[in-house]
Amino acid sequence: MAILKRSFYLKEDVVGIARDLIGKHLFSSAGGIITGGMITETEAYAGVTDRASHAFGGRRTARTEVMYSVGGTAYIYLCYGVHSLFNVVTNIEGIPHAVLIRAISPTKGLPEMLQRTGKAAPGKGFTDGPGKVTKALGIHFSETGLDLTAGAKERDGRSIWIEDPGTVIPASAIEVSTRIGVQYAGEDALLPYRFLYRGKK
DNA sequence: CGGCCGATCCACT
DNA sequence: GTGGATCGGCCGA
Repeated sequence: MAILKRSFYLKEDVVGIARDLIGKHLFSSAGGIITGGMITETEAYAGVTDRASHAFGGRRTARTEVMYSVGGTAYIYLCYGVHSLFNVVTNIEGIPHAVLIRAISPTKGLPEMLQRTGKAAPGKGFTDGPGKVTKALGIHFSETGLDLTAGAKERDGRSIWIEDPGTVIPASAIEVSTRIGVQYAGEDALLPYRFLYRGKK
C-alpha cells in the first residue's frame, strides 16, 4: 500500500475526495502501536459556502484555523464534550474544505482497538460512528493539525496517515445520502455529501 | 463573564 | 424511540 500524497488532498472537489476516500485505509500510530482499517463512511464539508461547515461564511477562530491549512492536515475537534471527531483537510492553504471520517472496517491492531473501546469482540456498532472511530484508533482532539502526509513518522509519539490499497471500488458499491446531524444547516442539510461503502451490489 | 449548544453515543423504556 | 452525559467553543452583553 502507498501513503496518499499531498496531491490527493490538494484537489478542489472536496465531495469527490470524500467519495474517493471510501476504500482507502486510515492508520494511527500511538507509542509504536499501529491500528487502522478501511474507510467505509465519509462526509464532505464544503467550507465557506456550506452552512453545515464550521468555516461557513469564512469564520476563523482558534479551533477552525486548522481547516484553513494545506490539504492533508488533520482537523480534529471535540463534539458534545465527549467525542473527538476526525476530519481530513483538503484543497490548498486558505480554503477550509474538510472530509469527516465517520466509519472504518478494522484491519490492523484489533486487540488494541477492542481494549480502547472496552469491547470483547468487533460486532455491529464497533467502529461505525465518528466518535467510535477515534476512540478505537486512539485519536484525541488535541492532535488536531497533524500532517497526514508524514507517514508513520511520529510527532510527540503520535502519527496518523492514509494509504491506498490499490483496489478499485465500483460506483455501484458506494451509497450516497445526506449528512447526519446537520439539520441546522437548512437547505445545505439536503446536499448529497455522505458516502457509504456497501460491500455488494 | 454567563449561557447556550453541538458533524454523538449509550443506557434505558 | 428517547433523553441524559459532558465540556470546549462561540456569541452576546
